[in-house]
Amino acid sequence: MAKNNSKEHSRSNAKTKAILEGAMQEFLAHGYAAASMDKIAKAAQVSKATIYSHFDDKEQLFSAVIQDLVKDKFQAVMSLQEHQSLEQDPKQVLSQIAINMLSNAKKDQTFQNFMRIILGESGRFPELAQTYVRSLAKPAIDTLSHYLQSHPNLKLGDSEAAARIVIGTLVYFVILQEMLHGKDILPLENDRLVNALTDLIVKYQP
Amino acid sequence: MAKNNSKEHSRSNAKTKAILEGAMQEFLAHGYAAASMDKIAKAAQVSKATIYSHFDDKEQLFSAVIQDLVKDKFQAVMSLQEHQSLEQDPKQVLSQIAINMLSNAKKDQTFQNFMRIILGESGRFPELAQTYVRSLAKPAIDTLSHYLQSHPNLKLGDSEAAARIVIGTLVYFVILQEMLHGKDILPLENDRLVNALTDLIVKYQP
DNA sequence: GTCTATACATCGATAGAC
DNA sequence: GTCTATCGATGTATAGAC
Repeated sequence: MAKNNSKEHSRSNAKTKAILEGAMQEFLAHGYAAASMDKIAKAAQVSKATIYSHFDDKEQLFSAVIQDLVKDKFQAVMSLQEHQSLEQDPKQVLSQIAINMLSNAKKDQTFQNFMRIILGESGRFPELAQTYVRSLAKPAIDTLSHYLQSHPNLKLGDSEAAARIVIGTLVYFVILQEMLHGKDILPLENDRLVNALTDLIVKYQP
Repeated sequence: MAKNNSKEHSRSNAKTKAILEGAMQEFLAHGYAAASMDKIAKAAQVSKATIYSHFDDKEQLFSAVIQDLVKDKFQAVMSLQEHQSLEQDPKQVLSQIAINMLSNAKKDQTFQNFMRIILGESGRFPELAQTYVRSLAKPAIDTLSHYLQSHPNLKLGDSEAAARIVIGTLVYFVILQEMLHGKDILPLENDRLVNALTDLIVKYQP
Protein backbone atom coordinates (compact mmCIF):
# COMPACT_ATOMS: atom_id res chain seq x y z
CA MET A 1 0.00 0.00 0.00
CA ALA A 2 1.79 3.05 -1.24
CA LYS A 3 1.72 6.28 0.69
CA ASN A 4 0.76 9.00 -1.69
CA ASN A 5 3.34 11.77 -1.69
CA SER A 6 5.57 14.45 -0.19
CA LYS A 7 6.16 13.61 3.46
CA GLU A 8 5.17 10.65 5.57
CA HIS A 9 2.05 12.46 6.64
CA SER A 10 -0.99 11.79 4.63
CA ARG A 11 -2.33 10.70 7.98
CA SER A 12 -4.72 13.55 7.30
CA ASN A 13 -5.49 15.04 10.67
CA ALA A 14 -7.89 17.81 11.30
CA LYS A 15 -4.75 19.97 11.40
CA THR A 16 -3.74 19.06 7.89
CA LYS A 17 -7.16 19.95 6.66
CA ALA A 18 -7.15 23.25 8.53
CA ILE A 19 -3.77 24.13 7.03
CA LEU A 20 -4.96 23.33 3.53
CA GLU A 21 -8.06 25.43 3.98
CA GLY A 22 -6.19 28.39 5.38
CA ALA A 23 -3.59 28.13 2.66
CA MET A 24 -6.26 27.90 -0.01
CA GLN A 25 -7.89 31.06 1.27
CA GLU A 26 -4.60 32.99 1.27
CA PHE A 27 -3.28 31.70 -2.06
CA LEU A 28 -6.58 32.38 -3.80
CA ALA A 29 -6.75 35.89 -2.38
CA HIS A 30 -3.15 37.01 -2.91
CA GLY A 31 -1.47 34.62 -5.33
CA TYR A 32 1.54 32.43 -4.67
CA ALA A 33 4.31 34.97 -4.06
CA ALA A 34 2.26 37.49 -2.09
CA ALA A 35 0.73 34.92 0.23
CA SER A 36 2.79 34.56 3.40
CA MET A 37 3.28 31.56 5.65
CA ASP A 38 2.51 33.78 8.65
CA LYS A 39 -0.89 34.73 7.30
CA ILE A 40 -1.60 31.15 6.34
CA ALA A 41 -0.75 30.02 9.86
CA LYS A 42 -3.12 32.61 11.28
CA ALA A 43 -5.89 31.70 8.84
CA ALA A 44 -5.50 28.02 9.71
CA GLN A 45 -5.17 28.81 13.43
CA VAL A 46 -2.00 26.80 13.83
CA SER A 47 1.60 27.83 14.34
CA LYS A 48 3.97 28.24 11.45
CA ALA A 49 6.09 25.37 12.72
CA THR A 50 3.09 23.07 12.52
CA ILE A 51 2.71 23.88 8.85
CA TYR A 52 6.32 22.91 8.26
CA SER A 53 5.79 19.63 10.08
CA HIS A 54 3.03 18.77 7.61
CA PHE A 55 4.52 20.19 4.42
CA ASP A 56 8.09 20.46 3.20
CA ASP A 57 7.96 24.08 2.16
CA LYS A 58 5.80 26.79 0.64
CA GLU A 59 5.99 25.35 -2.87
CA GLN A 60 4.82 21.94 -1.79
CA LEU A 61 1.97 23.40 0.21
CA PHE A 62 0.93 25.42 -2.81
CA SER A 63 1.04 22.34 -4.98
CA ALA A 64 -1.16 20.43 -2.53
CA VAL A 65 -3.67 23.29 -2.45
CA ILE A 66 -3.92 23.47 -6.22
CA GLN A 67 -4.38 19.74 -6.57
CA ASP A 68 -7.19 19.85 -4.02
CA LEU A 69 -8.82 22.67 -5.95
CA VAL A 70 -8.57 20.78 -9.23
CA LYS A 71 -10.32 17.85 -7.62
CA ASP A 72 -13.08 20.08 -6.26
CA LYS A 73 -13.66 21.79 -9.59
CA PHE A 74 -13.73 18.53 -11.50
CA GLN A 75 -17.09 17.66 -9.97
CA ALA A 76 -18.55 21.04 -10.85
CA VAL A 77 -17.33 21.01 -14.45
CA MET A 78 -18.39 17.48 -15.23
CA SER A 79 -21.82 17.69 -13.66
CA LEU A 80 -22.72 20.31 -16.27
CA GLN A 81 -22.54 17.84 -19.10
CA GLU A 82 -24.05 14.80 -17.50
CA HIS A 83 -27.32 13.14 -18.33
CA GLN A 84 -27.60 14.53 -21.83
CA SER A 85 -29.69 12.23 -23.95
CA LEU A 86 -29.04 11.82 -27.65
CA GLU A 87 -32.78 12.00 -28.19
CA GLN A 88 -33.22 15.58 -27.06
CA ASP A 89 -32.91 18.56 -29.36
CA PRO A 90 -29.19 19.35 -29.54
CA LYS A 91 -29.85 23.08 -29.74
CA GLN A 92 -31.59 22.95 -26.39
CA VAL A 93 -29.03 20.64 -24.84
CA LEU A 94 -26.08 22.77 -25.94
CA SER A 95 -27.79 25.97 -24.87
CA GLN A 96 -28.50 24.55 -21.46
CA ILE A 97 -24.91 23.38 -20.98
CA ALA A 98 -23.59 26.77 -22.07
CA ILE A 99 -25.97 28.78 -19.94
CA ASN A 100 -25.25 26.65 -16.88
CA MET A 101 -21.52 26.96 -17.40
CA LEU A 102 -21.66 30.72 -17.75
CA SER A 103 -23.89 31.31 -14.77
CA ASN A 104 -21.83 28.98 -12.60
CA ALA A 105 -18.50 30.53 -13.59
CA LYS A 106 -19.81 34.04 -13.13
CA LYS A 107 -21.00 33.65 -9.59
CA ASP A 108 -18.14 31.46 -8.42
CA GLN A 109 -15.44 33.86 -7.26
CA THR A 110 -13.33 30.96 -6.06
CA PHE A 111 -13.31 29.54 -9.55
CA GLN A 112 -12.22 32.84 -11.05
CA ASN A 113 -9.39 33.22 -8.54
CA PHE A 114 -8.42 29.61 -9.18
CA MET A 115 -8.16 30.32 -12.91
CA ARG A 116 -6.15 33.47 -12.22
CA ILE A 117 -3.61 31.45 -10.26
CA ILE A 118 -3.38 28.58 -12.73
CA LEU A 119 -2.80 31.02 -15.60
CA GLY A 120 -0.64 33.47 -13.70
CA GLU A 121 1.66 30.80 -12.28
CA SER A 122 1.70 28.54 -15.33
CA GLY A 123 5.18 29.76 -16.25
CA ARG A 124 6.68 28.98 -12.84
CA PHE A 125 4.57 25.88 -12.07
CA PRO A 126 4.14 24.14 -15.42
CA GLU A 127 3.25 20.80 -13.85
CA LEU A 128 0.30 22.38 -12.02
CA ALA A 129 -0.89 23.94 -15.26
CA GLN A 130 -0.75 20.48 -16.83
CA THR A 131 -2.74 19.05 -13.96
CA TYR A 132 -5.46 21.55 -14.84
CA VAL A 133 -5.32 20.56 -18.51
CA ARG A 134 -5.38 16.84 -17.79
CA SER A 135 -8.00 16.86 -15.05
CA LEU A 136 -10.35 19.64 -16.09
CA ALA A 137 -9.94 20.91 -19.63
CA LYS A 138 -9.42 17.54 -21.27
CA PRO A 139 -12.38 15.76 -19.66
CA ALA A 140 -14.67 18.68 -20.53
CA ILE A 141 -13.50 18.75 -24.15
CA ASP A 142 -13.60 14.98 -24.54
CA THR A 143 -17.11 14.68 -23.11
CA LEU A 144 -18.50 17.44 -25.30
CA SER A 145 -16.65 16.13 -28.32
CA HIS A 146 -18.16 12.69 -27.78
CA TYR A 147 -21.63 14.16 -27.52
CA LEU A 148 -21.22 16.18 -30.73
CA GLN A 149 -19.77 13.14 -32.48
CA SER A 150 -22.54 10.77 -31.59
CA HIS A 151 -25.66 12.87 -31.93
CA PRO A 152 -27.56 11.73 -35.03
CA ASN A 153 -28.78 15.21 -35.98
CA LEU A 154 -25.31 16.76 -36.05
CA LYS A 155 -23.09 16.40 -39.09
CA LEU A 156 -19.95 18.10 -37.92
CA GLY A 157 -16.83 17.26 -39.89
CA ASP A 158 -14.53 17.55 -36.87
CA SER A 159 -16.22 17.08 -33.51
CA GLU A 160 -13.06 17.56 -31.52
CA ALA A 161 -12.38 20.92 -33.11
CA ALA A 162 -16.03 21.85 -32.64
CA ALA A 163 -15.80 21.05 -28.93
CA ARG A 164 -12.75 23.31 -28.70
CA ILE A 165 -14.70 26.08 -30.38
CA VAL A 166 -17.63 25.80 -27.99
CA ILE A 167 -15.52 25.65 -24.84
CA GLY A 168 -13.00 28.23 -25.99
CA THR A 169 -15.79 30.66 -26.79
CA LEU A 170 -17.39 30.23 -23.38
CA VAL A 171 -14.20 30.33 -21.35
CA TYR A 172 -12.83 33.43 -23.10
CA PHE A 173 -16.19 35.10 -22.59
CA VAL A 174 -15.92 34.54 -18.85
CA ILE A 175 -12.32 35.73 -18.92
CA LEU A 176 -13.18 38.96 -20.71
CA GLN A 177 -16.43 39.85 -18.98
CA GLU A 178 -15.69 38.74 -15.43
CA MET A 179 -12.05 38.02 -14.70
CA LEU A 180 -10.75 41.01 -16.67
CA HIS A 181 -13.68 43.22 -15.62
CA GLY A 182 -14.65 43.93 -19.22
CA LYS A 183 -18.41 43.73 -19.02
CA ASP A 184 -18.88 47.51 -19.02
CA ILE A 185 -16.38 48.02 -21.83
CA LEU A 186 -17.55 45.19 -24.07
CA PRO A 187 -21.12 44.50 -23.04
CA LEU A 188 -22.78 41.42 -24.47
CA GLU A 189 -25.68 39.38 -23.18
CA ASN A 190 -25.10 35.73 -22.33
CA ASP A 191 -28.06 34.76 -24.48
CA ARG A 192 -26.76 36.42 -27.61
CA LEU A 193 -23.45 34.60 -27.38
CA VAL A 194 -25.04 31.27 -26.54
CA ASN A 195 -27.60 31.60 -29.30
CA ALA A 196 -25.04 32.51 -31.95
CA LEU A 197 -22.76 29.72 -30.81
CA THR A 198 -25.33 26.95 -30.73
CA ASP A 199 -26.80 28.15 -34.03
CA LEU A 200 -23.43 27.79 -35.71
CA ILE A 201 -23.04 24.25 -34.41
CA VAL A 202 -26.56 23.02 -35.00
CA LYS A 203 -27.15 24.50 -38.43
CA TYR A 204 -23.85 23.37 -39.85
CA GLN A 205 -24.04 21.48 -43.14
CA PRO A 206 -20.91 20.04 -44.74
CA MET B 1 -0.09 71.59 -22.29
CA ALA B 2 -0.81 68.83 -19.84
CA LYS B 3 1.92 66.61 -18.52
CA ASN B 4 0.76 63.05 -18.83
CA ASN B 5 0.87 61.33 -15.46
CA SER B 6 2.46 60.16 -12.21
CA LYS B 7 5.37 62.43 -11.38
CA GLU B 8 6.75 65.54 -13.02
CA HIS B 9 9.13 63.45 -15.05
CA SER B 10 7.91 62.32 -18.36
CA ARG B 11 11.05 64.09 -19.48
CA SER B 12 11.85 60.61 -20.65
CA ASN B 13 15.59 60.27 -20.26
CA ALA B 14 17.61 57.34 -21.33
CA LYS B 15 17.45 56.38 -17.63
CA THR B 16 13.67 56.25 -17.60
CA LYS B 17 13.74 53.99 -20.61
CA ALA B 18 16.39 51.76 -19.06
CA ILE B 19 14.33 51.44 -15.89
CA LEU B 20 11.21 50.54 -17.84
CA GLU B 21 13.09 47.92 -19.82
CA GLY B 22 14.68 46.38 -16.75
CA ALA B 23 11.38 46.39 -14.93
CA MET B 24 9.60 44.84 -17.90
CA GLN B 25 12.12 42.02 -17.98
CA GLU B 26 11.75 41.29 -14.27
CA PHE B 27 7.97 41.62 -14.08
CA LEU B 28 7.47 39.41 -17.12
CA ALA B 29 9.82 36.79 -15.74
CA HIS B 30 8.66 36.66 -12.12
CA GLY B 31 5.29 38.39 -11.87
CA TYR B 32 4.47 41.47 -9.81
CA ALA B 33 4.97 40.25 -6.24
CA ALA B 34 8.07 38.12 -6.86
CA ALA B 35 9.90 40.81 -8.83
CA SER B 36 12.12 42.88 -6.56
CA MET B 37 13.18 46.48 -6.89
CA ASP B 38 16.79 45.41 -6.26
CA LYS B 39 16.77 43.04 -9.23
CA ILE B 40 15.06 45.65 -11.38
CA ALA B 41 17.76 48.17 -10.46
CA LYS B 42 20.45 45.69 -11.44
CA ALA B 43 18.72 44.78 -14.69
CA ALA B 44 18.37 48.46 -15.58
CA GLN B 45 21.91 49.21 -14.39
CA VAL B 46 20.83 52.07 -12.16
CA SER B 47 20.59 52.43 -8.40
CA LYS B 48 17.41 51.71 -6.56
CA ALA B 49 17.17 55.35 -5.48
CA THR B 50 17.18 56.41 -9.13
CA ILE B 51 14.14 54.26 -9.77
CA TYR B 52 12.32 55.99 -6.92
CA SER B 53 13.22 59.38 -8.35
CA HIS B 54 11.47 58.41 -11.59
CA PHE B 55 8.52 56.45 -10.21
CA ASP B 56 6.49 56.84 -7.05
CA ASP B 57 6.58 53.21 -5.96
CA LYS B 58 6.56 49.63 -7.17
CA GLU B 59 2.90 49.70 -8.09
CA GLN B 60 3.22 52.74 -10.27
CA LEU B 61 6.28 51.32 -12.01
CA PHE B 62 4.35 48.14 -12.67
CA SER B 63 1.46 50.12 -14.06
CA ALA B 64 3.77 52.04 -16.40
CA VAL B 65 5.34 48.80 -17.62
CA ILE B 66 2.00 47.21 -18.38
CA GLN B 67 0.75 50.25 -20.24
CA ASP B 68 3.89 50.23 -22.35
CA LEU B 69 3.35 46.58 -23.12
CA VAL B 70 -0.26 47.15 -24.09
CA LYS B 71 0.86 49.83 -26.52
CA ASP B 72 3.50 47.54 -28.02
CA LYS B 73 1.07 44.66 -28.46
CA PHE B 74 -1.61 46.86 -30.00
CA GLN B 75 0.47 47.24 -33.14
CA ALA B 76 1.01 43.49 -33.41
CA VAL B 77 -2.63 42.59 -32.88
CA MET B 78 -4.08 45.15 -35.24
CA SER B 79 -1.64 44.55 -38.07
CA LEU B 80 -3.06 41.03 -38.38
CA GLN B 81 -6.43 42.26 -39.54
CA GLU B 82 -5.39 45.12 -41.76
CA HIS B 83 -5.78 45.36 -45.50
CA GLN B 84 -8.53 42.77 -45.79
CA SER B 85 -10.58 43.46 -48.86
CA LEU B 86 -14.27 42.66 -49.02
CA GLU B 87 -13.72 41.22 -52.47
CA GLN B 88 -11.52 38.33 -51.40
CA ASP B 89 -12.87 34.94 -50.42
CA PRO B 90 -13.81 35.23 -46.72
CA LYS B 91 -12.75 31.66 -46.01
CA GLN B 92 -9.24 32.49 -47.14
CA VAL B 93 -9.17 35.83 -45.36
CA LEU B 94 -10.34 34.39 -42.05
CA SER B 95 -8.00 31.44 -42.31
CA GLN B 96 -5.07 33.73 -42.94
CA ILE B 97 -5.93 35.96 -40.00
CA ALA B 98 -6.31 32.95 -37.71
CA ILE B 99 -3.12 31.25 -38.85
CA ASN B 100 -1.13 34.45 -38.47
CA MET B 101 -2.51 35.06 -35.02
CA LEU B 102 -1.73 31.55 -33.84
CA SER B 103 1.80 31.46 -35.20
CA ASN B 104 2.56 34.91 -33.79
CA ALA B 105 1.20 34.13 -30.35
CA LYS B 106 2.99 30.79 -30.21
CA LYS B 107 6.46 32.07 -30.87
CA ASP B 108 6.14 35.27 -28.83
CA GLN B 109 7.16 34.31 -25.30
CA THR B 110 6.85 37.93 -24.22
CA PHE B 111 3.22 37.93 -25.27
CA GLN B 112 2.51 34.78 -23.31
CA ASN B 113 4.13 36.17 -20.18
CA PHE B 114 2.25 39.41 -20.70
CA MET B 115 -1.03 37.51 -20.80
CA ARG B 116 -0.04 35.54 -17.69
CA ILE B 117 0.48 38.78 -15.78
CA ILE B 118 -2.69 40.48 -17.02
CA LEU B 119 -4.76 37.46 -16.04
CA GLY B 120 -2.90 36.60 -12.87
CA GLU B 121 -2.98 40.15 -11.51
CA SER B 122 -6.45 41.05 -12.77
CA GLY B 123 -7.89 40.64 -9.28
CA ARG B 124 -5.40 42.99 -7.64
CA PHE B 125 -5.01 45.40 -10.60
CA PRO B 126 -8.47 45.60 -12.16
CA GLU B 127 -7.74 48.87 -13.95
CA LEU B 128 -4.80 47.29 -15.79
CA ALA B 129 -6.99 44.40 -16.83
CA GLN B 130 -9.47 46.92 -18.20
CA THR B 131 -6.69 48.66 -20.09
CA TYR B 132 -6.06 45.35 -21.82
CA VAL B 133 -9.75 44.94 -22.63
CA ARG B 134 -10.13 48.49 -23.92
CA SER B 135 -6.89 48.72 -25.90
CA LEU B 136 -6.42 45.19 -27.19
CA ALA B 137 -9.43 42.91 -26.91
CA LYS B 138 -12.06 45.45 -27.92
CA PRO B 139 -10.27 46.76 -31.03
CA ALA B 140 -9.62 43.22 -32.20
CA ILE B 141 -13.23 42.19 -31.68
CA ASP B 142 -14.65 45.38 -33.21
CA THR B 143 -12.48 45.15 -36.29
CA LEU B 144 -13.33 41.52 -36.92
CA SER B 145 -16.99 42.13 -36.16
CA HIS B 146 -17.09 44.95 -38.71
CA TYR B 147 -15.48 42.74 -41.33
CA LEU B 148 -17.96 39.92 -40.73
CA GLN B 149 -20.83 42.38 -40.76
CA SER B 150 -19.97 44.04 -44.04
CA HIS B 151 -18.83 41.15 -46.17
CA PRO B 152 -21.51 40.51 -48.84
CA ASN B 153 -21.04 36.73 -48.84
CA LEU B 154 -21.58 36.31 -45.12
CA LYS B 155 -25.09 36.18 -43.68
CA LEU B 156 -24.37 35.99 -39.99
CA GLY B 157 -27.24 36.92 -37.74
CA ASP B 158 -25.01 38.39 -35.03
CA SER B 159 -21.61 39.54 -36.25
CA GLU B 160 -20.48 40.73 -32.86
CA ALA B 161 -21.18 37.36 -31.26
CA ALA B 162 -19.49 35.67 -34.22
CA ALA B 163 -16.36 37.77 -33.71
CA ARG B 164 -16.34 36.73 -30.07
CA ILE B 165 -16.56 33.09 -31.11
CA VAL B 166 -13.65 33.39 -33.53
CA ILE B 167 -11.36 35.25 -31.16
CA GLY B 168 -12.35 33.26 -28.08
CA THR B 169 -11.64 30.02 -29.89
CA LEU B 170 -8.19 31.18 -30.99
CA VAL B 171 -7.16 32.74 -27.69
CA TYR B 172 -8.25 29.74 -25.60
CA PHE B 173 -6.40 27.48 -28.00
CA VAL B 174 -3.18 29.41 -27.36
CA ILE B 175 -3.89 29.36 -23.63
CA LEU B 176 -4.36 25.60 -23.53
CA GLN B 177 -1.64 24.48 -25.93
CA GLU B 178 1.09 26.97 -25.08
CA MET B 179 0.58 28.92 -21.89
CA LEU B 180 -0.71 25.92 -19.92
CA HIS B 181 1.69 23.49 -21.66
CA GLY B 182 -1.16 21.31 -22.85
CA LYS B 183 -0.03 20.47 -26.36
CA ASP B 184 1.19 16.99 -25.43
CA ILE B 185 -1.92 16.23 -23.37
CA LEU B 186 -4.49 17.59 -25.82
CA PRO B 187 -2.78 17.56 -29.20
CA LEU B 188 -4.54 19.31 -32.06
CA GLU B 189 -3.15 20.76 -35.26
CA ASN B 190 -3.57 24.46 -35.91
CA ASP B 191 -5.03 23.71 -39.32
CA ARG B 192 -7.78 21.47 -38.02
CA LEU B 193 -8.99 24.11 -35.59
CA VAL B 194 -8.74 26.92 -38.13
CA ASN B 195 -10.49 24.91 -40.79
CA ALA B 196 -13.35 23.88 -38.54
CA LEU B 197 -13.74 27.42 -37.26
CA THR B 198 -13.76 29.17 -40.62
CA ASP B 199 -16.05 26.50 -42.05
CA LEU B 200 -18.61 27.18 -39.33
CA ILE B 201 -18.52 30.90 -40.06
CA VAL B 202 -18.47 30.77 -43.84
CA LYS B 203 -21.03 28.05 -44.37
CA TYR B 204 -23.56 29.49 -41.98
CA GLN B 205 -27.09 29.92 -43.36
CA PRO B 206 -29.81 31.54 -41.26
C1' DG C 1 3.01 16.97 17.44
C1' DT C 2 2.59 21.62 18.49
C1' DC C 3 4.03 25.57 20.40
C1' DT C 4 7.13 30.19 21.18
C1' DA C 5 11.05 32.41 19.96
C1' DT C 6 14.28 33.47 16.81
C1' DA C 7 17.80 33.18 12.96
C1' DC C 8 18.91 35.13 8.78
C1' DA C 9 17.77 36.95 4.16
C1' DT C 10 15.39 40.07 1.54
C1' DC C 11 11.78 43.25 0.92
C1' DG C 12 10.21 48.36 -0.34
C1' DA C 13 11.57 52.74 0.50
C1' DT C 14 14.57 56.78 2.06
C1' DA C 15 18.47 59.87 3.97
C1' DG C 16 22.35 62.23 2.89
C1' DA C 17 26.75 62.82 0.27
C1' DC C 18 28.18 64.42 -4.16
C1' DG D 1 19.93 63.50 -10.65
C1' DT D 2 22.34 59.68 -9.14
C1' DC D 3 24.82 57.33 -6.03
C1' DT D 4 25.98 54.37 -1.39
C1' DA D 5 24.42 53.06 2.79
C1' DT D 6 20.92 51.92 5.68
C1' DC D 7 16.27 51.82 7.94
C1' DG D 8 12.37 49.07 9.71
C1' DA D 9 9.28 45.57 8.32
C1' DT D 10 8.48 41.27 6.71
C1' DG D 11 9.78 36.98 4.27
C1' DT D 12 10.84 31.62 4.79
C1' DA D 13 12.38 28.37 7.64
C1' DT D 14 14.10 26.19 12.02
C1' DA D 15 15.74 25.23 17.08
C1' DG D 16 14.36 23.90 21.29
C1' DA D 17 10.90 23.65 25.16
C1' DC D 18 6.87 20.97 26.38
